[in-house]
Amino acid sequence: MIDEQQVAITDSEWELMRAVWTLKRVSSRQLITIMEEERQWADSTTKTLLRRLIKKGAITPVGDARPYDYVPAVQEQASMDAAAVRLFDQMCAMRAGSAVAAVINSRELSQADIAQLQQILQEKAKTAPQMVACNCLPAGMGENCMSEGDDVDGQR
Amino acid sequence: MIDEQQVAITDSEWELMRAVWTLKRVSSRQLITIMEEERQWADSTTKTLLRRLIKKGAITPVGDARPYDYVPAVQEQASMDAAAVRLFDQMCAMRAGSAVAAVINSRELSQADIAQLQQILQEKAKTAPQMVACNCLPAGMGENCMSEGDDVDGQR
DNA sequence: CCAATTAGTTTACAACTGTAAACTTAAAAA
DNA sequence: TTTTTAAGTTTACAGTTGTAAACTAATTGG
Repeated sequence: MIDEQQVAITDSEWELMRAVWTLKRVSSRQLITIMEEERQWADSTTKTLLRRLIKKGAITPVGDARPYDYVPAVQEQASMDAAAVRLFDQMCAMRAGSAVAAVINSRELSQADIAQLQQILQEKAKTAPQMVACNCLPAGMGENCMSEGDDVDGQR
Repeated sequence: MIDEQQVAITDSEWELMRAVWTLKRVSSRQLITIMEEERQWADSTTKTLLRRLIKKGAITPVGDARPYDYVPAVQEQASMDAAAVRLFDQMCAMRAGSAVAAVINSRELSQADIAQLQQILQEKAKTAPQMVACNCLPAGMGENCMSEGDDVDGQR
């Protein structure tokens, strides 16, 4: 199913999801153990989060007998991509490039990742504009968030 | 001041911030007008968000007479970078590369942005590992979220 | 100087989040 | 088959977020 994109996953839910994605099929017991060891969550906490994720359709219980197992109902990569794109969508378009740079700098990437990114960039360069317009204000109020000094107020 | 990084800005606050960052110094009146036109917010809504942002130190009121003006107390680029890095920090390290690719693909980047990214990647390639380890489970429970099929459960 | 008008401050309130206890089955052990 | 234990379901509860009304204190227009 591809209805996933809209499932909003919160910070703590994200933690649980990662375990489910990684194990592909887990019992609540395993999840409780993992989250206890990893975040010191009380078992009830894991149970609650598991329940919420099931309700919002991010996890599906499988099996017919009592100790059910749980499997992800949304893909990890797709969820990550959506979350990342969404974040960038709410920030100034003009500064996205630098933000991406910050992310890359903060992270370890494999040779393959780098190659893929270089590939994409090279392709993108062919049609890239000289400059990306700032989209921080409603049309008409044409201002640009990068004009001049990035001042940060008084106390300096 | 550089204590900024930790100021957590919520989704709607982000909208207001963008206007403040762009205008550099605004009156509440201008903000109210902008947010009304851009998000159909009631004036009280803008007032509340402005107040909350002041309280959490993201905006500073300036002036001594009554109609104060407001200026950002944290830098836009730094805030964006922090938000983006934070998001990636909570997702699987092994899949960050693809997520970055998704962001790049979803976005318009300027020639300069692309050049900068290529520069960074080239540098990073020199010491990049063959593979980035999955960090989704607590140490010891060594599993890797990318082993085999990215199945998405039943209903297909 | 008094009345309108604004700008700024409090209060409101439901939904969502993080965190967890309590309760109710169903399964396993005795 | 009775008791224990583990799995699943409800309820709880404070703090945050989105949204906004109400109230108070300055400003400004007469």
